[in-house]
Amino acid sequence: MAEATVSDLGPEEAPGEVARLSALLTAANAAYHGQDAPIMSDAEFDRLRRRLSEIEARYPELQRADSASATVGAPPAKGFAKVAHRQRMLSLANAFSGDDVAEFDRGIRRFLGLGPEDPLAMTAEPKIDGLSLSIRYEAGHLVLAATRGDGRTGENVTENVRTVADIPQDLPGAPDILEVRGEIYMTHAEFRALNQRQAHAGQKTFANPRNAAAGSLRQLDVSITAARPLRFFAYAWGETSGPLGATQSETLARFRDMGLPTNPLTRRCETVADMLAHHATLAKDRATLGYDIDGVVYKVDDLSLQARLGLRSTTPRWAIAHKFPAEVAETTLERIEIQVGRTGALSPVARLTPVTVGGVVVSNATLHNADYIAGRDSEGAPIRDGRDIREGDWVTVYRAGDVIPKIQDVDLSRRPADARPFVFPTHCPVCGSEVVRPEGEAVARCTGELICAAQAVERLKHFVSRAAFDIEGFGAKQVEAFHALGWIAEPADIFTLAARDGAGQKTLENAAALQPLETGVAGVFEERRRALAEMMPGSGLGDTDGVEAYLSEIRSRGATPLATLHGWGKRSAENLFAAIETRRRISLARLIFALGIRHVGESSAGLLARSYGTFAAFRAAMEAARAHDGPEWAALNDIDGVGAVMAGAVVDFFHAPAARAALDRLVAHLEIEDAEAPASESPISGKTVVFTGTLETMTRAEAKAQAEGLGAKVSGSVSAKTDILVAGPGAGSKRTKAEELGIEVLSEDEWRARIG
DNA sequence: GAGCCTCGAGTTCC
DNA sequence: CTCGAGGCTC
Repeated sequence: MAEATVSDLGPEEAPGEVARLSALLTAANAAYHGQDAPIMSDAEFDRLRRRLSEIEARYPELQRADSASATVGAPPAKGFAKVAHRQRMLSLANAFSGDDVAEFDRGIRRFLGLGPEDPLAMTAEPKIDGLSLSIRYEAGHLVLAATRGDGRTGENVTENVRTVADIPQDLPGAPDILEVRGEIYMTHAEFRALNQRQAHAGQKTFANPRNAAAGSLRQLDVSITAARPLRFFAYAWGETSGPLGATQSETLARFRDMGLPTNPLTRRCETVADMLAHHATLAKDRATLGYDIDGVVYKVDDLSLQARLGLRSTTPRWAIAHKFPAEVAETTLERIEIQVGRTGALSPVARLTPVTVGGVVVSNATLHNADYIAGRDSEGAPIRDGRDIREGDWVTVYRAGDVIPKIQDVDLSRRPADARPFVFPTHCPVCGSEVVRPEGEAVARCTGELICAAQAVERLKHFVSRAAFDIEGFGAKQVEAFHALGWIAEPADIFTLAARDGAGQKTLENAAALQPLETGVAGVFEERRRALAEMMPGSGLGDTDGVEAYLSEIRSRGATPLATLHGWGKRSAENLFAAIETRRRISLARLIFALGIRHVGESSAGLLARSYGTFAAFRAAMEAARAHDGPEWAALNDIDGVGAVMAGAVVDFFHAPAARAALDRLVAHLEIEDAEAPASESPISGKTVVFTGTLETMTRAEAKAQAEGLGAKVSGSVSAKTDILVAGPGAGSKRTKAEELGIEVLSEDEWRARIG
């Protein structure tokens, strides 16, 4: 971006430039004072600050009381700093029945190549219903504590955690580096006492002990946390500089010796029957434990086996949570509404008469799709014995996994006489386009992807979401409001927001892509109306004219558009623009994910990014590719994990004129980072490896997981792109083909020698 | 072609 | 968290 010298800046450009510089400086300041890496050099920072001062000197009317030229240097006062976890904090897979647990045991044996009679000990411990926490000790001293966050990045709550009596400040005998993981919770007695104190003091009470614990830990005022009765159990670990034992149980014993609280109801089990027996005992004693548990966690005890089993994308293979049956409640289903997602999927949602389920008030529940409402599964087999769901019905509700409300059943004896089967819409309730449901698929979709406001809004929400551009302060509510106001129609508009705001929100180039506020569709735009109502009280909501009138009235008093909104001021507007500014630099993987191509989620986006390396290479290949034909198509399909459906979706995206134009507009604002090459130290990183024949010292799944951990790509078939073929006994045509192509063929022993 | 395993997409409430 | 569908293995 070329910068005009200050003396050349006309009164037209100055406001936009002030906004841009303020945003940059605020962002740099936040990055400097937060945990993030600095985003610009000190010299560049000083240069930009001087430039802002010069413009302000020239156009004094643009100077703001809280101008970044004066205030930067002060630390930002809001929220907790972010902390990247050195090792991801994972969640657990779930089991709901003894059969699921037996299947977990079988799956592990299969992966490890163990027989049904081989010993395989597991630990079984109560699953505490609290919030997970990571505590880092260096040289035996507590140096950092962080919440789980999204598993990759959490919040720095060190000072709060220091006030928790259960958690030692010092761990004598700990290795030099030890990251302890566990659960923060509150006992029933202390929860009740706290709520009484809160009520007496006229403060809000908490719905359940878990919320109380979470709310207490995340207090900006540490003295409040200190006054709250928080407790802790250690049950896992992240980075360590030395081993603490050969097994899970030994490690927990070491924790106990060091002074960390561990749960006394943890047992070592030799068989699945032992595990289920302990589950039954804990289920029976659940009410008398004095704190909430929501199941039992089983872990493979032997740490060397844990290491061999490794991790799936979000859960370890060596652990599972066996949940207790969920609590249910009865209520009436008032209405069935249809939501439209970013891919156009029409999802029915039940609006319920609010009811308490497991300590939380539930008023919505997902109904999945038309078949689910009609009482059939995707194969046409009856669910709920074929009972359908109707508006007006009495239903039992539970929270699947204690989180997502679902309808368990319908009470036909209380069905109103006038209740009629739900009729699934044939046209999109938002844009009126035709709805199609492909043969054999469960989901019905709106076909108006180019005109549907609901799809556009959902795509924008996806774009700013955590795994995509992750723009702080730019969530669903902001997207709803800004889109309804006509400020953003597509991702590129986000990056021109600051300049347009400074210049009075000039019309978008692509304003045709925006639609007026919907007024006639009951419920569908509820969320949007709520977002607007909060930001513009008394604006005569629900119609575009009312919003416009409200804004122009406030603008006439001199505020910039964003700062006119309720709850927004100059400062918060600048913070938002600063957050947007920091995300102009984006990784290729996040960009690909953010595009919202069907079938391309976070994981596949990473795969594509690593395979093509640069945006230019990726785009060129996709534009050159022809469906089911040619070298580019073959290369795309050769990526392990990419099949014809995903490949087709990606190629289609890069051939759709509207998507390409929007992409051009977007990337003009971005600086795209090339994908990192896979771990370069290992001798096989970046190589494409194929396994064939019988593997003798490890299973195929294990070999694949291990090779990928070392940065290799594992493919199923031999091609010119294959680097290494690992051939066990019984290898046939693949070996012949590899030899023809002159590809290196290794025995399993040679392979193990190669990778160390 | 069947049967895993994994991922994507949709959803709730705080 | 769950369900459905895609992709891979056998």
